[in-house]
Amino acid sequence: MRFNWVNEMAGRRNTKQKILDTAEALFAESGFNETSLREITTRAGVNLASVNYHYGDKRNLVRAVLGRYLEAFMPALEVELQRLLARDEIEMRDVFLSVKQPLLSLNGLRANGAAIFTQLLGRAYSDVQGHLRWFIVNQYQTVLDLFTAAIRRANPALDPETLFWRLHFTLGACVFVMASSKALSEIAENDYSTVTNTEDLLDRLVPFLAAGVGAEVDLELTEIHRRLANHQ
Amino acid sequence: MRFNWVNEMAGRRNTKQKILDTAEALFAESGFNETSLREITTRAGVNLASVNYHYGDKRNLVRAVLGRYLEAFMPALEVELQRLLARDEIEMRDVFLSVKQPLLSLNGLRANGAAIFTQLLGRAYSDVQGHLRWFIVNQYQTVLDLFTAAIRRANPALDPETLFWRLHFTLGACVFVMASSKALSEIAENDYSTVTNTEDLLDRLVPFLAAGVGAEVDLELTEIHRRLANHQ
DNA sequence: GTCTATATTAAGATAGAC
DNA sequence: GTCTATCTTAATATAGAC
Repeated sequence: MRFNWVNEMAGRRNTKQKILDTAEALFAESGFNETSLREITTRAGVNLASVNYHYGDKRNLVRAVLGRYLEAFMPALEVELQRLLARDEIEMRDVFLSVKQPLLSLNGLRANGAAIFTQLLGRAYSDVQGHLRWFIVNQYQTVLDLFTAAIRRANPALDPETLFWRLHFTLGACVFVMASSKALSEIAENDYSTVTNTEDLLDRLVPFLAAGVGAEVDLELTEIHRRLANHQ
Repeated sequence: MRFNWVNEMAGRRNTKQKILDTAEALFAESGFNETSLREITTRAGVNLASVNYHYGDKRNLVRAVLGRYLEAFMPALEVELQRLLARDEIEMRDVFLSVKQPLLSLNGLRANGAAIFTQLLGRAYSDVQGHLRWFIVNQYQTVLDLFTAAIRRANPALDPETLFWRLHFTLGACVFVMASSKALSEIAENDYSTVTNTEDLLDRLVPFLAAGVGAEVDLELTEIHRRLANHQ
């Protein structure tokens, strides 16, 4: 008699699920490399060997954790961007506000989901093994293209190279601040007596990023250096 | 007969120096935790045990590597900031330009020094052990205070809390982009056929950060949330 | 699918001869 | 100060009984 499907249908978390949920929390807390399979399995209350049984190896587990978030985030972002691009005029601020809602919706998926996802994203980008970054860019190229299209509509004066760099500045600011959000929120709470949740943080980020990405391109300095370099 | 001082005077790198230089390069390449003492000693051509002999333990070695950069960077930054603060009017852009030169000067200290230092700084901030962050803030509080003073002179409308967050956005953008500068520069070179060195990168960062930090404070959104939260 | 037990590898650190 | 040799710990991963 097979009862396995009953367990899955009834939502009772099986071993595979427990591993995924626990790994996600621990990865977000300490990073991929700093989290051992032992910690994961201990906290999940499952056997050490089950990770390898269900996911093959650790790298595969990491992909599974990140993938679950991307599947929720990217389609939601795509909807927002399509709606935005249907407009006649696009303000830079609205482009970043389009990211805010899909990101916040991850908090519905799981407690603290937005922060966890961003931290995973940051680690994916900067971690030793570059395979995660490749995985994301290739899987969601179309959504990323929509995003840059919206930015360029908001500020057509941006040349592609400037845009390239500014979007990476943006990514850096987001990743860093979300990764440190817990520690930073505590400091802010001590010093300014104001509670800062994810939404407050994003509302602070939006004007900063919109101003930064939308800033007039200053060719004074860079052009001078470039010409000097070309004459060498 | 003592010849040790001859070695040191003549600039012949002794074991302790070799370890420091090699560790610095490897830390920047792969991070603190990802770099083993075995890698360091092998590449430096010294014995494994010598790390513990000269530096006690690994954590101490990390501090020594970062400390050498801070000693060069912080006083230079202080000079620039003092000069800036002597002016009547301060533009936001000039505050960030004040950081540019001290940072670039690290390239004179060692090839690629600016990028290495920033990467170390980023890792110091986000690494598991929070001891490095504490070390920096306490040791160089005065310089950091000068920096925030300059920012506030450039935009007196900034409330302390907004400034706090925006400076962390700034730090995130810098750290991330410098840490990924090698990979990103290669992509940019492929796609836009332009070489990007450290100075170009900083010249691109300055307008972005100046606009972001200097942006008008938007209390619309945050205030609404705050009030809602307070009424709960 | 899950368990115990173990193989394998690699890390940081130290003892003690030279 | 430097070396060899070794200790201790902890990681990923697998074999094989149940």
